[in-house]
Amino acid sequence: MSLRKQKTEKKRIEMLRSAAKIVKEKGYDRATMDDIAAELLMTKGSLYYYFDSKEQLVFQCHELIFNEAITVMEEISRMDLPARAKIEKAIITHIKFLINERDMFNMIIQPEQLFIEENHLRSVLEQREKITSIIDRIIEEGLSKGEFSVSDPKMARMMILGAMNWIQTWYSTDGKYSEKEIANIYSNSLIKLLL
Amino acid sequence: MSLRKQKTEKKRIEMLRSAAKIVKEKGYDRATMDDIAAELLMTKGSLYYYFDSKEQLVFQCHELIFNEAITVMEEISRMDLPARAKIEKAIITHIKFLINERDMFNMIIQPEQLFIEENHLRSVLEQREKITSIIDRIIEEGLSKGEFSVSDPKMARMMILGAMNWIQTWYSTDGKYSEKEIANIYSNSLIKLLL
Amino acid sequence: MSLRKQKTEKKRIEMLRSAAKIVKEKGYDRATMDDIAAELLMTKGSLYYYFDSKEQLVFQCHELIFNEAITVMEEISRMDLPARAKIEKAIITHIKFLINERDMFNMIIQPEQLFIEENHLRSVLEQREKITSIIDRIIEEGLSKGEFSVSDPKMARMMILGAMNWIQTWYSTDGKYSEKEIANIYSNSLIKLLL
Amino acid sequence: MSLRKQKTEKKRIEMLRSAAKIVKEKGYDRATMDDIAAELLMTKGSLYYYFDSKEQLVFQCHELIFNEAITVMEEISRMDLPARAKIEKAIITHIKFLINERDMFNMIIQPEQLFIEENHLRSVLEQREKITSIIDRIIEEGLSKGEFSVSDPKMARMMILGAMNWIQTWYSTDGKYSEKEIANIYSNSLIKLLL
DNA sequence: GATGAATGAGGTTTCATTCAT
DNA sequence: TATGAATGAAACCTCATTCAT
Repeated sequence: MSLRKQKTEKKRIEMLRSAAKIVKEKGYDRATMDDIAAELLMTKGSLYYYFDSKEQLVFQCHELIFNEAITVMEEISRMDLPARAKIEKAIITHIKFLINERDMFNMIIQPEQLFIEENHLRSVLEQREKITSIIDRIIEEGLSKGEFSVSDPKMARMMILGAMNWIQTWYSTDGKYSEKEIANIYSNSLIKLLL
Repeated sequence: MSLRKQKTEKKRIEMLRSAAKIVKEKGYDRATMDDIAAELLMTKGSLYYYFDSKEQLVFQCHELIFNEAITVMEEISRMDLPARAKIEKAIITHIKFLINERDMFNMIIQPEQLFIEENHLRSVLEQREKITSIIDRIIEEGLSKGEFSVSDPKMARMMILGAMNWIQTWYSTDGKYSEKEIANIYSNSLIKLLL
Repeated sequence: MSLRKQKTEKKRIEMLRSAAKIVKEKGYDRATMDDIAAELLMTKGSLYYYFDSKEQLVFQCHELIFNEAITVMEEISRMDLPARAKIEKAIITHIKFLINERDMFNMIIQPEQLFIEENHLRSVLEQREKITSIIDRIIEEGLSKGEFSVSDPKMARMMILGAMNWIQTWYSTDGKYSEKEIANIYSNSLIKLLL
Repeated sequence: MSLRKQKTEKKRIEMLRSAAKIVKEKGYDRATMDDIAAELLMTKGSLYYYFDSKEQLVFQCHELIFNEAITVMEEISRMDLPARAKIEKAIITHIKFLINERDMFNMIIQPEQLFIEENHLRSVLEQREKITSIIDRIIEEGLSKGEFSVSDPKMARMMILGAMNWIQTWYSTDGKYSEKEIANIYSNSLIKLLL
């Protein structure tokens, strides 16, 4: 990639981060393009030089962070480890993402409400499905190896994901626990839902 | 209450339910007063005879359903039962509300984003805090009676609430499990987080 | 039709006339909804209470005036008269419309450029085709009766329509000739293209 | 002219042609500088190296083609021929221009709407007036020589010009008649308006 | 009680134009 | 010469809210 393009790409990502921050704070509909541009010390018009629409901007936010999360999750699922170790790693990783990238993660809880363009919605749902299926695979693995014992694996997965994703709604940097502590507490506890 | 007033109150609640349905479907900002009025076979103007503003309308939705939920939760917490039985009852009750009143429950995940009028926001946060504290009290009870064993009770409560509230994002009436089955599976599983 | 509806309809037509006037003056793209609203001593918002979009507003202008023109033309074509008398009447009528309703007539010379919604474009083209085919029918009639003698009837029709429609580009109320005089001169002259 | 200047001039004309094409297709307001640049495989910024503004670009389009048309028309009017032969030549020439340069010709039917800069508008109107007056002169010539007989020469000229200019609205390269055939049919027919 | 009509503030988007490189 | 980037003015459109009837 040329230097010019690298610089542009870096800028694009910077813009996505700012957008995610504002959208996280105000919600998609209340975050105006002016707000996002102001955060970037830019004008609205410039934003549109990089992104075709507000929806597309937010879509790219989602894509950016989920692609990374999916990559890490897939690596974990391919490791040569017991299922219990894998699921613990997965939980810790997911929570780390959730917290460190909480602006982007949180942005879109109900994508059906947000994305009007069909491609966007489909892509977002696919990315979410990928994360889900990686967790499912690890659980299945644990079951077949006799490490886990759970009557309804999908439901267990739902509980685990739900418990984790809820962190978004209460986490704050000045809370009692660090990100690492939360991750540990959650992985130690949630594993019980599989045993 | 006079007959007249009862009738008016019934109508008010009917309006709140319709509003909640639309807001659930489209999200607060995308649901227009026209949409809500159309669902009620009314005109926008008439809505304003009953409610001062859109925010107030949604606020009353929230109040209606949470007041009911809080009442039931308080009854449970006052029952003469082991803590384990109480927490199971609480989980089952919460999930029932969550599912049966999912339009209203779901509406407001991030109240800070939604309510501009201070009274509204404070009241909503108080109602949520009430539910939270009832759960906390039951857990404390179980700990002091030696029924539960958990190193961080607040975190356990967070996981339980998170797992439950996440149900909103995937539940559908034509899914595999009935509301009652989900409630049972969840209460049977989530109790493990306290033992 | 109820009194209320009649009043509304009258208002709608008044709005269409004002819109046509502004669009005639400035052209579709340069005429803003603000301009049109100002002409009506209204606000932009009110315009949108009556019309869904600028395109739809202009479309309805076109429809209104062409429907009337088509009706009159059809009446003429059904009269029991020699073809020559019919075509003269048609020319005079067309020119009267052209001049009296010149705002609306003129508005849209290239509908393909203007109408994005398919329905609109189709409908507009159909209306234009109707006028065209009425003229064609009268010419065919004159040919079969031996009144006219022309080697290429379609081309003759094109010339006649073109000569007439061009009036829009130069007519002004304070010109040398009245509308009636122009109509007479044109009908007397253009008939030569068919003899 | 130096070789360098010739090359530059050739490029300028090429750019004008591309601009005219796009403006013909989309209309002045809908044709963006980006569209025109894309047609030229350039960027918007580069266009501004050659032209000060969009209006100026389009103005130069108009000037280019009309200057040529006027030159030819003047040559015809100076020929030593009967008026009838002259007017036929003029009609054929005008139609040829109209069709071959239809992108440019068509661009501006209502120059008052388009040109804001006074110089531009004046110049355009002058050019049009030149064409008009050449036609008028030929008609006067025919009248004084007794070749033509027409009660209102200006009106006849309007009809002839209108009939011709209307060709723009329906001509297409895959139509029934070639450019030459159309020119002949029109000149044969329209002459009747002067006899 | 109910409603049709009106409004104005504010949002997204477009685009001619400018300019540093 | 050429261009990527930036800008700001202005356009279309939405919608909560108000109000006379």
